[in-house]
Amino acid sequence: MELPVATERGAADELARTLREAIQRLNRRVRQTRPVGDLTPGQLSALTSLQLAGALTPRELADVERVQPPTMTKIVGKLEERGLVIRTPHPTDGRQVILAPTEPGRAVYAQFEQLRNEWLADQLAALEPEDRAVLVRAAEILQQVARA
Amino acid sequence: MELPVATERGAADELARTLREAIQRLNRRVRQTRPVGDLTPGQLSALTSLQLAGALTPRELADVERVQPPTMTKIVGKLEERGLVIRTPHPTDGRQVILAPTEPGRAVYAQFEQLRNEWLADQLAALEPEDRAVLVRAAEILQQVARA
DNA sequence: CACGATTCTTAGCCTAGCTAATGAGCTTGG
DNA sequence: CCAAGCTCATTAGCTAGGCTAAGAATCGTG
Repeated sequence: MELPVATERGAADELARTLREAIQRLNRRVRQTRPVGDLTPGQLSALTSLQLAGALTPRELADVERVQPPTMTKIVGKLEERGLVIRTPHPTDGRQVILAPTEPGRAVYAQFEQLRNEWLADQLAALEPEDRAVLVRAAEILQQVARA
Repeated sequence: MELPVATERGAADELARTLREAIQRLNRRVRQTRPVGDLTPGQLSALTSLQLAGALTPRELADVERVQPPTMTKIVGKLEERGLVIRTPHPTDGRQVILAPTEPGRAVYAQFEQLRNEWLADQLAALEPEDRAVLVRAAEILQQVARA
């Protein structure tokens, strides 16, 4: 009888190495597309999370961004200064605040999103259809893994 | 007659969106594994580049890390303080300096590498073999794209 | 209703990024 | 052959973004 656990583990280790390297490199390439309205990566990331969630409290946004609340206070402060985000009081809890992107904030996000996809989409368009099909399936699997 | 270019472009755009989202999330998860010898992400990244290249001048390392030379001076200074990197004079050009990881530097890199792979390998080991096979092929394609 | 918990912010510190400027050392054109 | 100009690394000084500690306001509960 074979040792499926052991061999699965070895395959997983090997795959983890190459996959992580590829992901890291890709991320660097994609992230170089930045200078949209002078926003820093941290500000863009926070704005993105806010855009995807619709509205969040500072605490929730800090959790999503894996950052401590005081750090998020600073970042949100910058975004608010630029009019990209608005703070409104929580309807029932006086301690809390609701953060939401403004209309300009949503526009900046959309512009950034498009720019950021451009390079990757160019690369993908140049692939063979079979390779793209593999990546379509892989993207689903990776989404699932990332959510775990 | 169909419009292969247009449809390929649409498929590539769609794929770019989901793939980038998955990659971004994965990268965040993987990057949370950090605290190896108190090194910050910037220090780890520089040490990794140095380890992969063997030896580089500060200028070269700054280029690889997509950072300005003064920034790299600071980071290398920290790594040198901890004995993870060594500066030696360039054999023929008195202006330049050669940076290389020390033995402890290589050890820290290896330890970090292993830690960083662990979480991802765990996730991958839990997948169905078919899914893992898809990712093996996808990793190759993504490596190729990242190098482009 | 008073006390503990939670939420956000402020204060103060460090790292990491930038540009501008400096000093040392190469390189080349007259 | 040497002076002018370039390149490399570093220093100085700024901003952003990360942290912990501590504070004020509010909530909730015993």
